[in-house]
Amino acid sequence: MGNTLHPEYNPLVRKLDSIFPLRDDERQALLNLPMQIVVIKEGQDIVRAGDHPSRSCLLLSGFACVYKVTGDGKRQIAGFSIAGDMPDLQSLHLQVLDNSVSTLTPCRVGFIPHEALHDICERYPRITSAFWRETLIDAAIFREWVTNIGQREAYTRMAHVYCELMVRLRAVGLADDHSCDLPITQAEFADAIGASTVHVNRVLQEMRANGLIVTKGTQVTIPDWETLKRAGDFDPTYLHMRKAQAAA
Amino acid sequence: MGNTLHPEYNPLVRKLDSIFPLRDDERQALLNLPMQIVVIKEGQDIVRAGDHPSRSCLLLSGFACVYKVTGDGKRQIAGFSIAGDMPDLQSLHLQVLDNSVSTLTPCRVGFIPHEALHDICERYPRITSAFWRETLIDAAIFREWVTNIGQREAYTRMAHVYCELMVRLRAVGLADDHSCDLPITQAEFADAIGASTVHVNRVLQEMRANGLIVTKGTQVTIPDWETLKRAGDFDPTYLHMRKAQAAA
DNA sequence: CGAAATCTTGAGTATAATCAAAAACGGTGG
DNA sequence: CCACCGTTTTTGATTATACTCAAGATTTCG
Repeated sequence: MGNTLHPEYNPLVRKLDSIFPLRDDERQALLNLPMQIVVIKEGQDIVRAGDHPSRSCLLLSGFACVYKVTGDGKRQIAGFSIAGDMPDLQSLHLQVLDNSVSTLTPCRVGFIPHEALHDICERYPRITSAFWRETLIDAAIFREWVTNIGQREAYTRMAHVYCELMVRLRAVGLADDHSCDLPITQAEFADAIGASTVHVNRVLQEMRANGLIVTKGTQVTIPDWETLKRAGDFDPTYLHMRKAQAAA
Repeated sequence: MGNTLHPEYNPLVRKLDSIFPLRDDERQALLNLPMQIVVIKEGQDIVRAGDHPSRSCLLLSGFACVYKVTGDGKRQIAGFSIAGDMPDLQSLHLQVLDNSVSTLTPCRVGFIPHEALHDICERYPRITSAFWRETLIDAAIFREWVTNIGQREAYTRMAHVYCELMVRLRAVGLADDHSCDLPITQAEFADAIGASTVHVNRVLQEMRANGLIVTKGTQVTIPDWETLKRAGDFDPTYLHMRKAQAAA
């Protein structure tokens, strides 16, 4: 009903709506936000550390990652972004970007001017809260990643990352209970969990041998969710979803 | 001029004011926020993961840490909190806490009801932005910690943490250019950088031998800031301070 | 089909963990 | 002021997890 202008907002509107239901006028205001839609091919930076953006991006489809590069050129992926995510929403209130965002697959990205975002926030306090909340969940995920990388061994870390991705993909309808398409390379996982590619490869072989995951190309199947959760020391609280979504 | 009610707010007001100058009415509204002040002794939880808080805390003095505990009981410190910080401000929009906050030294803590915070945000949009921004900087720090722990070796990690603490302590007047009081034990540093206590001890000895730091009790002196920065691969951009504060 | 990217394997090495115990420090009470 | 206690720091020896390097196999995609 009225999603005429930007049906593309669906992943975002659906996400915000699932947390606290939007009123019609709020939903409409979101759908009316101006958005420049761009297709970006795999392995390209969407934004770069050091930028002073005047717009934020909404990932409409594809996989992306938030990353930083150290002085000696090593890349740390600090988070994965999926449809409905706004990986650089923080630039709305922080002038300089302290991280880059890059595509892992071809992506459809919508750019929304900060001006329009400030405007909608001013008129709809509940939307301000919803956006703020999104950035707080991002922070909660970073906290969990600090813990994951700092305290768990590689095998557990890897299982944990699989759990997080499964839950988040399910929440936006990109995974069913048991499987999903996960076009992330072992080298990318390595940069995400702070391990070498070789080690990730060996860990994955062990996980397959233990029946935690089954892979066929980029398709991943989880034969037993509870076992994977236990192996990954995974508690979905930090994703701050509604119970129904986070459970499984 | 009117700081009669809660001069205790000074560390917070000063911080917010330093980012974008507050108008008198905004400053006054902040000073009028109701706040219950409590002294908490060392090693106590201020809030605990799983709580559903109805208030947020403002650290008035002392050192605290944000931490999580893994399934097998290991503690990861995800961040240090100093005077002026609100380490659980996220509970304003996230119902369940996904981390705990504990004191590292005796602390003076002010508890501010969420109701009052929502109220001031509703009336002063610029204060909403300022609080939101604070949580965005927290997130930026978590991102940097992910990178620090994931990609740097222990020696560099440790130097990096020293750099961050020095810059932040300087910003609130708790450090001069060269030294500060840093009552954090090696075991706590270990939980922060994801290393063992023994290894932290050896790294610190190496840092002392290399002249990066000089310690006398809890007093830390940095003989050569530029050298420490280089050793810690430290770029203060992620702290999103004004140039003047972040430089040094 | 062929080139490039990704995944896999093996061998040798390094960083850091663990365990255990001793030394130094800091605060307290006599 | 000193003796005592618990905490923190330090040391040594051993072990483990994970890295690096290098090459070969497999998959993907044009």
